[in-house]
Amino acid sequence: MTHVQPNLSFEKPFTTVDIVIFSVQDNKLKVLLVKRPSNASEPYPNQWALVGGFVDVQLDADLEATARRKLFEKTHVKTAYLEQIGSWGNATRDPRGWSTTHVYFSMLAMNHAEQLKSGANAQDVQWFDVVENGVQTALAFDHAHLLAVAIERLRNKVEYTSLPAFLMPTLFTLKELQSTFEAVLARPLERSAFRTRILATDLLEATPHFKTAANRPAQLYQLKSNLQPVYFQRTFNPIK
Amino acid sequence: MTHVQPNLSFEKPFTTVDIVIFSVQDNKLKVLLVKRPSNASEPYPNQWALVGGFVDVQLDADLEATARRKLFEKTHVKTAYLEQIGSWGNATRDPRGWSTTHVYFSMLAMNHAEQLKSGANAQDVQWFDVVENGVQTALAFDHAHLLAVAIERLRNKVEYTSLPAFLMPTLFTLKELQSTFEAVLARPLERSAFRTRILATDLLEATPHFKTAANRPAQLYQLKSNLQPVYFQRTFNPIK
DNA sequence: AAAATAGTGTCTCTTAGACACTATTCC
DNA sequence: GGAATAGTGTCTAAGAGACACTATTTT
Repeated sequence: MTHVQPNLSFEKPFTTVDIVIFSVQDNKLKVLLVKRPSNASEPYPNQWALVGGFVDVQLDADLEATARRKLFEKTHVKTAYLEQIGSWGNATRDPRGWSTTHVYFSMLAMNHAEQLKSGANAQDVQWFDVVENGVQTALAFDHAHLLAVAIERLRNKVEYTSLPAFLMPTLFTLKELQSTFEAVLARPLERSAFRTRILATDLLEATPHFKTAANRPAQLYQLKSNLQPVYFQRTFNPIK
Repeated sequence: MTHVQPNLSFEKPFTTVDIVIFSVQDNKLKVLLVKRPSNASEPYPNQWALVGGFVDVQLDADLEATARRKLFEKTHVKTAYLEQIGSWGNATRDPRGWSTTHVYFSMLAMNHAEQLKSGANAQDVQWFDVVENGVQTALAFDHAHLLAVAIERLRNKVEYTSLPAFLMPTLFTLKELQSTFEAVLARPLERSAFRTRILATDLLEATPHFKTAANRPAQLYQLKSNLQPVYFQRTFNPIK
């Protein structure tokens, strides 16, 4: 199909992508933030912000490509769970003009998150504790709001999916998985019900390995399929 | 805060908004589509498409304003349930260049949907039956895909929310509400369980009116709060 | 043996499904 | 009274919470 180049010379909004990168370390939910450049001609200089940036129509085939590019730039992680949580756009969120952002959230496995700590530009990229619905730092743009929505969405989804499994290292015990769920949800879960629920799904497989400590060793498990969460559905049941 | 106008002269994607407008008529799930202009310099002339268009940075304060503006232009409905389902963007979905769309879905109450039928530009705006995951017509752009996602999201959400209540006229019976749920889900539900579930929530209030027919009259109900769905949550319960 | 945590079993509670039974209207 | 659908009640099944009991390791 060929088309004449149309007269679409009206003003276009800026198009950006932001990624809320979650991880659990020391049983605490964390989010990765970057420091904005100190250049005073940039908005919000030196403030912390979500990982993100402009869509590059030359580089990026689609929005997810922008997200993965930004994710890789800051974390050097190529494959991670990535899910879009929505988009926002208005005239005032960016002082440079009408702008839109397509927001994703990502879950980094602990081992990947650990690597980062000792990585390069460590001052500019940092993990922040999630407290309630945000972090205890002012964020650039409307990022505090975007983060709050991401946290809410994450917690909501963890109620009925196996998402936190993506935060685990390769081998882990059921107790460790439960602790991760609890860190995300910010509330304790009942041990027996948790085990039953998780083991009833096709999510994990037991390995021949055990984690030893000053007590009975715990079975080590690993994820079965790698990047799709399991849904615990308890809704209307289909009629037989 | 003041900023110098930055050097952001790189190419920007087009920014559009599309709305998937649902309704249930004659116990069938319907979606509202519009016919693209016949002007051959426009992409997909004369094809059916979702309601939508470009963000107008002069007119629209935010993306939802664009959505409501487009919704009103085609339906003359000012208030309707409106929810964003995500955004899409890539280099190829629009032949005019890299474009993004922010997709919303909306639910029109039956009485509003009825009005439309006899409205103006009736040839250009039409209700289509939803069959499986789409309509039996080719759609412009990637709209068939967007529609499929919207239908899936709708069905998914109806499993654990009261969304179909927004499709009802002011007064309705429980049987009618159940039929609407069934139309959306495309499967039958059990009568007793449905009644128990709905009445257990704070969604409806009984009115003094009854719907009479050639049998026992049915109580007429109306929605309590107007634009927020009720969630039937059955997940991890909080520990006491 | 004591401490500590892993793992299991059992009872209860809640909610949905199945299905029968009662209620109320029109004809 | 018969037909038809509204509305209720009762039993069962499944899964989660509560919680105790057993199992296996280190010290």
